[in-house]
Amino acid sequence: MSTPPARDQVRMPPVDVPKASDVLASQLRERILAGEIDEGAALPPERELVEQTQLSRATVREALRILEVQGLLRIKAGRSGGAFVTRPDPQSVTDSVLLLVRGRSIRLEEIHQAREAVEPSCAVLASRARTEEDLAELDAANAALDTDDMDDFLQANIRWHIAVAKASHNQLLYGFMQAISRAIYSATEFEEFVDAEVRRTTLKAHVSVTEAIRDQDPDAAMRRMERHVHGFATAVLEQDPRGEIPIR
Amino acid sequence: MSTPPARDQVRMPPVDVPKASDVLASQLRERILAGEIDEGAALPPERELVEQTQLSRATVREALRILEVQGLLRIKAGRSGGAFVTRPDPQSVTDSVLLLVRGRSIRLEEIHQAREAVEPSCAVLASRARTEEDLAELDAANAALDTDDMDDFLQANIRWHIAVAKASHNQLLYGFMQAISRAIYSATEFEEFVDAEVRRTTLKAHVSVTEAIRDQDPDAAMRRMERHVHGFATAVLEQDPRGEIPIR
DNA sequence: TCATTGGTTTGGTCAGTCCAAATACGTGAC
DNA sequence: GTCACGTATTTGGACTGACCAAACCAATGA
Repeated sequence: MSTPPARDQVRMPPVDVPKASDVLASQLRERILAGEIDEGAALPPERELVEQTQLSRATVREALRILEVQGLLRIKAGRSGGAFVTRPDPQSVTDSVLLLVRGRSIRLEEIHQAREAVEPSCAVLASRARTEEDLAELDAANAALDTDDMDDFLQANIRWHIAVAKASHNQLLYGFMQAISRAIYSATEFEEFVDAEVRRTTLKAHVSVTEAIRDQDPDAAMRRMERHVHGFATAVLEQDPRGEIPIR
Repeated sequence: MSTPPARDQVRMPPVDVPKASDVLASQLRERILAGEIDEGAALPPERELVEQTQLSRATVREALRILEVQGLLRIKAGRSGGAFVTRPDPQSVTDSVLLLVRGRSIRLEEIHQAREAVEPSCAVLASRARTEEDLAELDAANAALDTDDMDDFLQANIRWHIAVAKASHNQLLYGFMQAISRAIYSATEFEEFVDAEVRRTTLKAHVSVTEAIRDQDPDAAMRRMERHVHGFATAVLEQDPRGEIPIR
């Protein structure tokens, strides 16, 4: 009896077989991000991609769908429709943050912490980079704040905060603040503590921060924004001393 | 001749026909986010969903794929495979931020601005909320920082910064900082200015911030982190005075 | 000239079939 | 008994081919 030949001479690392649609999606994604395809340009029709890639239409469609969800494509039906390249915008960041907040039951306190971290810096940057349009939008949001309707008030409130982030001309902070604002909005929607007094205080704070931004005074903008945001957070958390209620 | 009967008595608003896969995806998403389906639980097999929904398998698959991209499902093949519910994690925020950074050619300066806005606050929160494990990870990252290999150094660097964000126990800031760190990493990868001097300075700064976090000294943590981050940003932007180079 | 209408392109959906991965399970050797 | 091995089963992955519906375009006719 001879010993059997060794079977372990050749070792292979575990090979992972990626899904065809993922591969195609990745390739297209890279070409889009590399700027190889202009924004607004159309990809070839599905049936043509099928020919080129030698994949089935279902697979090609899945790949396109992935990129659409990621905000890299906008797909239109009908003649002269197709898959059009779009650059990702801050909205996609907003969406993923909102998913995280809802799915993980993020505590309201965490959202306020994030807001206190980000928003004063937004005010500083805004006071340096704001344009005339930015100021106009800030003023408009403040004007809309003077209302008796609860929901109108909250909408105008969020509008102003997002306008500040936009005026910072920093797209990362813009996307992030948008998400935070919306999350806070959906949490505050049904709080009754937003009475006339709170509204007056809010309007006053907004105006004073807006003025600091207009005067390009970063220090004042930061100080006032810090006070405003911290005050609001404290009020909300006092109202609901647990501060633990998850969003939704 | 009688006038023809009026044809414009009935006006209909433009009706939008949502895609079947989107509808199914939304329904499943709501049920998942509402906590109706436990994390880790499996959805019915595709073929069964086809029966229940009266849709085709392609449509069902597309819906599942959408939710997978959004980080709400993990799909495994094979027997006892299927679509398993997962709660979204900070990684999905990271991904979308990175897409935004790459797709929009965000300027390096913007990323540093965002970092200067967020990271000192992370240090403050970390100094309050840090656990023993957090401290151990911070120390480990600092230990790994003592290397001559450039890439190892940068990896350890990013590891420490992410550890600080994790120690803040704020998932929003954690996801955001992770994205910022990775973006900065991919931008710094090929900079040659990270010489021995820079490494020493970095290690020293990390250690001093770590100590403030260990001592639960929020003021010191913030001050030191501000100095460290601002110093790094200034050094990078001086190295490349334009500060305008987009990532990738 | 201009509203109408039919054709054409393109994505959306469907049905059925087969393939491949991953596990469960039965069977036989020890 | 138990462990290894081969096989059956379940489940997602992929393909084919077909038809539907939206949207535009162009020919047509009043």
